[in-house]
Amino acid sequence: MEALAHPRQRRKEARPAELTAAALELFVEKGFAGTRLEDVALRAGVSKGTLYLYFDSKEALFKAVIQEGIIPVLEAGAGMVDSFTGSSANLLRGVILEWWKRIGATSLAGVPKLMISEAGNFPELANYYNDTVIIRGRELLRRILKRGLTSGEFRAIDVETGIDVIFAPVLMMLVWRYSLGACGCGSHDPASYLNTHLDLVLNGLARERSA
Amino acid sequence: MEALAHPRQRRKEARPAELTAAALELFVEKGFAGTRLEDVALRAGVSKGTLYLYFDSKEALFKAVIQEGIIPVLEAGAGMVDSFTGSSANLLRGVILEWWKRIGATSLAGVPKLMISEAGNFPELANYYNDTVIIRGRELLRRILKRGLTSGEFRAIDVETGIDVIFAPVLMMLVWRYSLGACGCGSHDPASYLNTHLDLVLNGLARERSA
Amino acid sequence: MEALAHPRQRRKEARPAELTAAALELFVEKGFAGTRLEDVALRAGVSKGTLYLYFDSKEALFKAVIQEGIIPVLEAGAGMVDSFTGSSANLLRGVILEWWKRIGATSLAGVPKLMISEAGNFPELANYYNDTVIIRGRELLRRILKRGLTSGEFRAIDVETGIDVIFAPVLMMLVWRYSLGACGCGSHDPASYLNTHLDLVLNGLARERSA
Amino acid sequence: MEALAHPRQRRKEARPAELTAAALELFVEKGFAGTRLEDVALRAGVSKGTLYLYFDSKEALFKAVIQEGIIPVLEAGAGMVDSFTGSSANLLRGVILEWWKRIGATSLAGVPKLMISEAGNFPELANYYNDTVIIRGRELLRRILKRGLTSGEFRAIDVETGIDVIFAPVLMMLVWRYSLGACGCGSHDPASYLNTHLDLVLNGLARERSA
DNA sequence: CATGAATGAGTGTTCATTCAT
DNA sequence: AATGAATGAACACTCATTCAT
Repeated sequence: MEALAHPRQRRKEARPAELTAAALELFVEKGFAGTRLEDVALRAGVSKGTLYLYFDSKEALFKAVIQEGIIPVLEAGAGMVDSFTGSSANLLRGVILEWWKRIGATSLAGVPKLMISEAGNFPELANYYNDTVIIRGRELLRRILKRGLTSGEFRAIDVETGIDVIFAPVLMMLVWRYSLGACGCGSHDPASYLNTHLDLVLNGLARERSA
Repeated sequence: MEALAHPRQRRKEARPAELTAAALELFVEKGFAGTRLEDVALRAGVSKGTLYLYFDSKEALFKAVIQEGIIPVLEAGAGMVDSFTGSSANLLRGVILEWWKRIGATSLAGVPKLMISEAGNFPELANYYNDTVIIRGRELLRRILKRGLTSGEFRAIDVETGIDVIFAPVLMMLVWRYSLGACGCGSHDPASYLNTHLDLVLNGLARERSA
Repeated sequence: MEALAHPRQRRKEARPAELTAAALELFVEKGFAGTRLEDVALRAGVSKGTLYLYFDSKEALFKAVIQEGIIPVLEAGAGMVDSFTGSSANLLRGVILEWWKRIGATSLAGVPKLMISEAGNFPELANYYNDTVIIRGRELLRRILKRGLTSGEFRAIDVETGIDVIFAPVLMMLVWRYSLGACGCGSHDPASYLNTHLDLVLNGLARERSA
Repeated sequence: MEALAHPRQRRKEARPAELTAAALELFVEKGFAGTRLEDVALRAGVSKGTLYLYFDSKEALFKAVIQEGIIPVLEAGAGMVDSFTGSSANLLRGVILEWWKRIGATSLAGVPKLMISEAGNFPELANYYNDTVIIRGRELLRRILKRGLTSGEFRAIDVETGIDVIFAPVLMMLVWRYSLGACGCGSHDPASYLNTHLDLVLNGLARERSA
């Protein structure tokens, strides 16, 4: 229709996303310094020069990859905590599973491992990521834990360290998938893994033994 | 005595370790491709050429860094499991705290983060690391979990996924320290973090509520 | 009339001249290799592709710039020499001032500096320029000097070197204007400069002291 | 002797000068943008990478070429004016011929043409060149002209424009040699050219007809 | 053993040129 | 005729590796 009438135009709008998608894959796999722009271009089906029509430099491309991978992250989650009426255990379970559906099971899954691997080379970007993603994510979990503590549903634990302890296995699943997990080293079915994690954590948190 | 008698000799024998130590720091910080051998040499206080007296290539240096980082902690752990007579909860706690003392709190702490970041570029080395470290580490935890299950101390959980879920927060603490944690993004005191983790996990595992 | 009736047509015919004018400015300022065709197009208010509708290549554009800059000033000068009836001093003064009016004070002034800067990269074009402009310009001055020598108005000097010595300051004024003069380095008012030059040269040439 | 004992050392000290010499030739011939660093290296008999052991960038090399070409310029001249006891005409002749011997007839001869061609691309360097070379050179000629005016040897002329008018032919000879003169277009024997120039100028300046 | 000057293959980046629209 | 997205050859610059000293 409209789109087919202007394939060149449609292409031009889609290009940046195609390029960052290709770049994300290669950055995750080989690291920033180990990725050749020619390979990024090749994977996106364009020539090396075309990259520079959309990104000023390799570094600009990297930043775009991270920032584009961040925006959708922010939309998820916060609303859920506000409106949830069930138990805090179910809220925690829901938020983690939602995060999995929106991040872990999508093409954005590689972003956290990428940011972790390259933080040392891009400290300002790491700070931006921290401010934009990490602090807000921690705040989400903090509210959930405090909700459960206030209601008496959860045992008394240290909230601040608890936040990171609880999220670590979820994050590690992604990190693993794109590192040793991609090298034939054993990794698990995400559903079972998350199941076990939630089972352990929710039992660990619960004041009363759950069913 | 011997050492003081032949300081030149001692230096010569210590060189490879000084070089891999310098290399480890930089590889962890900047990644393999992002690290310049000149910087490694500089940090070790030798010239660029000297590196090649001890390592055939940058890749050989990387492999040495990883392999040197695989020390026989696992043997110590295995012995502990064999001989331990207390509760499985205390065994798990002991093994994790021991790992922390022998790896997490030493200069070897960067190795797991490095292997995770570079696995994609060194698949054979990743496999070697998997066989030497990961599989054996998992076996250690597997024995502990099965011990607790057999004795009835632990609730029925899926052992295989449980192993990784339980170890993930410990690993993530290291990964974090050398990535975003090094960029001014908030990270925790290891002791408190491990405390919370063990508190949650052991409560999550326990059939009976612990004290 | 014709022009106003077909503005599109007029534009089309004016394009090449607009393009070479823009190109001349940039070539003079940045040199041939240092000039980007995109900037030429931008300055002429067209797109990069449009350049190629009028010129086959960057080199063709350069040649057009030079050739277009070679206007029939020399014919006018030659006619002046043929028909002049006053003193040879006044003829020399008249020819140089005419050259100034027709070249030095117009948009063509950059051409000599450009040809001088790029002769090494375009030897055939330099030869063409030599044949078309330099040799004929020298011939003009040669005739004037010989006229003054024959009539006894000028002292005996070496004609061949005298030609170039006499024209050098005029040429240098242009060269300077488009190089260091454009960088805030001091340069003179052309009229005073030419005045001093003619004063010196004509006094230097004159057998008798002039008034 | 010493030198032959440390050929590597001697080479290292000589390298920068060898490189700037090669670069000067090519910059003069092809311009800054048109010169490939590989060709500079080739002409100096080294590899591309070696250039970067001595100069940070192409631009740094360019600046070194100009600045190295400046230092010897400054040494010449000034002392001569202070101590000269003969006529101002002979002083002017002496200074110009000295300039020729020290610059025009040496490997530095290409520097002025280079600076003229590239001033537009390196405005700060042009300003430095102006401050360091041009202003001081003009001051030299200014003192000579004023000396002749004060003594009554020279006719009244405008000193400021006279300075540049008088030096223009000398400068143009160099410029010409490295542009059209190098393309088979006619150029003159420097000695004859300078002779004619001095003959014309000194006669143009003299109040009394010289012998 | 140790050095660091030298190398050259490799990669990021630019830009003249093409061509589908 | 005019556009500007796309191309790819060319070049500046880096850095692992070598080797004469």
